[in-house]
Amino acid sequence: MDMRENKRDAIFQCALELFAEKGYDAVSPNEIVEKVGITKPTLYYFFGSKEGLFEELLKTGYSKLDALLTEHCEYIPNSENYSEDVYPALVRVVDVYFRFAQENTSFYLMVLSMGFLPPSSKSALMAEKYQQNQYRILQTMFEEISAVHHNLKDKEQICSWRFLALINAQIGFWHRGYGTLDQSTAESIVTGFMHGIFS
Amino acid sequence: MDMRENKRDAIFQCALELFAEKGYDAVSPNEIVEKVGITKPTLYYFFGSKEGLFEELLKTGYSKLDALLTEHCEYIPNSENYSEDVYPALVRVVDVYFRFAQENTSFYLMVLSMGFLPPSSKSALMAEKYQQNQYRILQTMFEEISAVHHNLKDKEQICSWRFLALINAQIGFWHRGYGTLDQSTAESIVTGFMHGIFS
DNA sequence: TCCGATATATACCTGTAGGTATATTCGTAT
DNA sequence: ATACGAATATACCTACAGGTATATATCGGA
Repeated sequence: MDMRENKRDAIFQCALELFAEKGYDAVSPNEIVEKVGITKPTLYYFFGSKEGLFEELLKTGYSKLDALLTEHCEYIPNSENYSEDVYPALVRVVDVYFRFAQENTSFYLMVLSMGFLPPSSKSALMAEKYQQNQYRILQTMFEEISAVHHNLKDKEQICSWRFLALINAQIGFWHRGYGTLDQSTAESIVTGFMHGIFS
Repeated sequence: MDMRENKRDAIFQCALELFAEKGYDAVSPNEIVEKVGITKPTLYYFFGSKEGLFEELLKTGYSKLDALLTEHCEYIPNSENYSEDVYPALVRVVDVYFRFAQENTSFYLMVLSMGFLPPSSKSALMAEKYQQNQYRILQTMFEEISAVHHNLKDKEQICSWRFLALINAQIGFWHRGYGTLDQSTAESIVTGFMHGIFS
């Protein structure tokens, strides 16, 4: 009935795959419309510009991820068992990322590729605010943790930074076919993060 | 006297800065020659193509880094003091990266930005073999370690992957103005890597 | 002093990125 | 049946990427 949403979604999906595979700069509108099987004015009718399309992709994907994170990144202190309360919280976070990366692979790979992009490249500039929000959410959780575990005091920022680096490293590793994104991997990352490689 | 090397080097340096700042795809030959203050045929006289120029940049930079790593990434078992022998080796590695990143900032930022680039983008393809060599060097070191510390057995690859992820995270952090690349940071990374965040 | 190699500029070319002006068709409300 | 807006196509545009054909300038050596 409503062809409109179909076409829009098709463009959305194809563009996402292309951006993830080759990077924003390397994909032309021509390429996208060819893959979808439409013509350029249709793309521009729905999204206004290549940039607009990209912005929509970012907004949609990140709002999904942010919602999941906000929902699951809550640290509930367990004062009776200090060594057990941080662990499950962190595992939950890793789980969220792993699941999200598996269910939205193209989007997450696109995001990963922008994480270390030169800061002044166009796509990096557009993605910046979303990425910062990611760190904010994690950092908030580490602040909740350090309120209880005082030896993390003043390390909240670097903790969130390194923690996400480890998560993303694993996702990259997985994508190259070297590892998995299952529960036990999530646990091993958190264990390593909390207690070191020899643990 | 020999104007030749001067011009060549000037092109080299300017291109490096531009690539680091905006990414390979986003920099045009026109932009480079304008920055150097020459004309296109000069660039093409020396480097043949944009790709050739990029390849030269990669080769030169990585061969420098590889030499440093190979030289410093040697693990010398200290059977008398097991808990002390890994630590200095890892710190030396972090030191190498930190120093290199500080002395060759443009190059290393360029490299970082390619680490998670979509695998089929042109620049990622060109950089791939060099990056793999990086991992090989680190992995070899972790294999030497695990020959002594058997609880690392079969974790050599993931160790090198995660270790480098942490190092690069710190370098990215530093570049955004949040942290330093000094000795004590290097030590804190290694301590965290070996014994966890609470250590 | 004139030659040949090295180095540099002028002016050009082809292809494609990113986008638009102008029809035309389709779906549905009347 | 028809009128109106939403959706789509044809054909076009401008700018610039990436590169080259050709001519000239420079310089050390015979």
